[in-house]
Amino acid sequence: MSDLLERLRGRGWRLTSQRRVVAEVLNGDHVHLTADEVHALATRRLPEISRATVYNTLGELVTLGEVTEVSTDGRAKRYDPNGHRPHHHLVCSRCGTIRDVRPGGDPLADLPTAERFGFTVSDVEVTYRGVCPACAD
Amino acid sequence: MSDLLERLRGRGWRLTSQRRVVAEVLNGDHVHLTADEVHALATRRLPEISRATVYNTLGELVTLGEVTEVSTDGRAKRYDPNGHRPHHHLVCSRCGTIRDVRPGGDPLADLPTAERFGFTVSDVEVTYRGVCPACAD
DNA sequence: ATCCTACGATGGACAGAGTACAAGTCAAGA
DNA sequence: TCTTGACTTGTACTCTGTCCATCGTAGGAT
Ligand SMILES: [Mn+2]
Ligand SMILES: [Mn+2]
Ligand SMILES: [Zn+2]
Ligand SMILES: [Zn+2]
Repeated sequence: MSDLLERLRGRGWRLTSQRRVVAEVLNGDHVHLTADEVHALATRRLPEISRATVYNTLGELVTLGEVTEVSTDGRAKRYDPNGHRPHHHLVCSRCGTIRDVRPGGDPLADLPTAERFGFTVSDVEVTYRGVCPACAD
Repeated sequence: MSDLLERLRGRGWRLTSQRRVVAEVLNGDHVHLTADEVHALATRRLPEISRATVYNTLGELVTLGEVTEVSTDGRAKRYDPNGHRPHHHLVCSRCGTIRDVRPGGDPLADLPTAERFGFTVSDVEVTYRGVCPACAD
């Protein structure tokens, strides 16, 4: 977290109170907040922060590779502070809870050349779906 | 296609001209149209078809399992007529083209029990990203 | 062939998520 | 402290999708 802010400063980021608060809110494992959730949390620390700034800052963090966008449900995008630690997601089909997971083998290797249609494949994103313990009947 | 309409009738679907046209538009491989693209194509055959009906019909086809929703970019959902043939997707990061692919191994098996957090995992969705031949520098 | 009616279609209002932009503010270097 | 370009803000706007009252019709009943 302090790590994150250091890295950002190192990249020539102008450090404003708004950006600091957004970076602080996005902290922890299994964190996947929507932009409006980030805004709500940020508002507790800095009441006057605007929605536009939250969107701007999140967009910059994504561009810098510090945060990744996750869209598991076709609704609002979610922002994941573990951009630097590649992982996949396990989503509960009932309540929407998202957990970070790290599968065994490399899914990229599972795609045969014949199935690549001449693409230069560089990345793979895996979403597991199921029912979480709390939602089990 | 005629197949599809047969199956639908068998399920007690009321066959209207609007539904027929939507089902006809959604036909082929590597087809991943947005609702508004479906509407535009449907309008060529049936000029008075409404956007609401297209959304309704697509929703029903999804519920019936004949069509699957694909959201690769956090923008409009795309509708895939290959609902009955499970497959994954390869997306060009530049132009957005989507191809159907069938990887080797079973990605579900790659998720160790220890990484399942007590979930009953039932499905996995894989999206490969890369650059397509047409977009290569 | 005609009638009935429950189910489907319509369009317009509405809501949620995100972007654009002009004007005001401020971080940080000189 | 001053200056200035980068950042922030609020609002208007776009895009995607849903809701709902009303109208129309597919298809079974007669
Ligand atoms: Mn995550
Ligand atoms: Mn497909
Ligand atoms: Zn759950
Ligand atoms: Zn391309």
